[in-house]
Amino acid sequence: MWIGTTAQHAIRAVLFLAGKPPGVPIRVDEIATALDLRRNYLSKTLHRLVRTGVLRSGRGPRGGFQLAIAPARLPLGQVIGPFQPAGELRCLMGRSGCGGSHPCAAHSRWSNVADAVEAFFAGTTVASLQGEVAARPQTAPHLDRKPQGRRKIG
Amino acid sequence: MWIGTTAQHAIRAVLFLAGKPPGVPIRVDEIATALDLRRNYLSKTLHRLVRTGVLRSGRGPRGGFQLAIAPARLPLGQVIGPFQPAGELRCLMGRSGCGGSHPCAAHSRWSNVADAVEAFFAGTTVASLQGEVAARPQTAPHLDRKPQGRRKIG
DNA sequence: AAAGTTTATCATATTGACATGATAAATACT
DNA sequence: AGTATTTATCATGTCAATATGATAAACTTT
Repeated sequence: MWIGTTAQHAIRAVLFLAGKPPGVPIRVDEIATALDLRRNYLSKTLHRLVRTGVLRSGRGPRGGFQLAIAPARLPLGQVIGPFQPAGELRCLMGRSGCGGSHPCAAHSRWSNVADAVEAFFAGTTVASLQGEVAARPQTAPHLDRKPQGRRKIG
Repeated sequence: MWIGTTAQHAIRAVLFLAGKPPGVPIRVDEIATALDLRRNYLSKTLHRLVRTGVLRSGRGPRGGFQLAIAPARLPLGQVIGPFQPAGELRCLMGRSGCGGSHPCAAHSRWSNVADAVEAFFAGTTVASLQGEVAARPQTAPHLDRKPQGRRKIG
């Protein structure tokens, strides 16, 4: 998978929070229900975003989660950062010393792809995705999950 | 990780085999030694490539592995195909119905990246990578693995 | 046919991502 | 202070990828 499911949860939750008025904490129960995720696991995921400064949280009544960074200044890379495994992107073969004077066989070709990926995560802000959703007509949510033609790479 | 370690082994082994004269079976011991991998696990990996028609194998003395497809006609996607997990590339959020009339918020932007990735694996042949290696001066192999600056996405 | 070599497969172990449910800690309201 | 509410954390479980070592099966040579 290109990003882990936990990172996907993080993006979806942040997008959900970005759609709420700022300054109002949202409880994890509301987010979990809206995204169809389990409360405790999502709580753990969101807490990791708190630790990296993407979200703020509070306990008790009036508690909940909210964005700590303005959507326009929050790239997706910063959201998924804490959920990226140790694996590398820059070398297709996983050679840590790849590049510079010791490139692997695929280095120059793969670099273009790696650049595109990094540019996407660095340049795509939460705000820009909000724009995407708003620009589209609303569709029936129950149609979104029907299984159909899946594609693999290759 | 962008491709699994087993898929990386597969690419490296195929590249190694492509560097050998055609028609001569190479024993898994030789490949495992050259790539610094364990014999049994590599054997299992290579056997999966046999089942998908990328390699041919034979047992006993005179046995071993060899390419079943000419390097120029063998894209990397075909090599890593059997090792790709069920995860999807086309939707960043993992929404199976994403696309067409029901795009997710990131769909149009992520599609460009996904296209670049698919084009890479479909268009990069084993032969084209052989050219890459040959075009570079040989370097001391023991320098290739020294750990240094790792980059994550984001 | 017997011996030796090499791949194929079986049984099992390890690891990390993913996940659940119970409990603890903190906060707000009365 | 006490209680209800909500996040934080702990203990634990599941699963797939990764991996190891032993054994079986197939092939060549003698």
